[in-house]
Amino acid sequence: MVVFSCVYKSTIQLAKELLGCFLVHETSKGLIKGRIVETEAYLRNDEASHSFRGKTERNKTMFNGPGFAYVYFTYGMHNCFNVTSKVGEAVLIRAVEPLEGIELMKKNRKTDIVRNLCSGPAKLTQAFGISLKHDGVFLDEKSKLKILKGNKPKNVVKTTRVGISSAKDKLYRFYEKGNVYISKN
DNA sequence: GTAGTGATCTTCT
DNA sequence: GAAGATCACTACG
Repeated sequence: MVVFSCVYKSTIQLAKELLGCFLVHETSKGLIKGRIVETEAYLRNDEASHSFRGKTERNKTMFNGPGFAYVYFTYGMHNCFNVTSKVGEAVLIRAVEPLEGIELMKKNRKTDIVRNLCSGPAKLTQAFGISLKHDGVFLDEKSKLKILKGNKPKNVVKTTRVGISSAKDKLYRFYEKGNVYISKN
């Protein structure tokens, strides 16, 4: 797994490295591929992180170490996809630019508007067919779900995270400037 | 265009 | 019992 074999010193840095990388899912109905354009870092001593209050049944994958998929269910109807980093830390994938399997994504999302296919954490799990089954999956070359090294975006913007009620001042959200497929501006 | 709210249910307090 | 790393729809301007 190219991304995780390279040295990164922090989860923050991994969040930046993941921008421009490709998210690939080989489903039974075909290949789905997209380019990551928006991420958020969640650290260990981070009030907004699921791992803040320690290991539980739900967040145990966050404690696996680097390179696993941490998928969690929230708001009674949505799944979100993270890539684990150091023990107790992970990067939330918030948005992806659709590249391949767009017809499949449209079907999964029940919309024809390409801009709305993957422009949000719960949207992209729907479009990619990612569910709780994928929680704890290791994202290497052999896996059906994986991340491939991509081209780094030119302009990366750093802002506060979205949808949280604590640690709002932390600048742990990163996205490619000007990209149409991010979740917000 | 923005603002507000209902959906829906697991997880943790 | 309450809140939640969200989304889609409606109302209004």
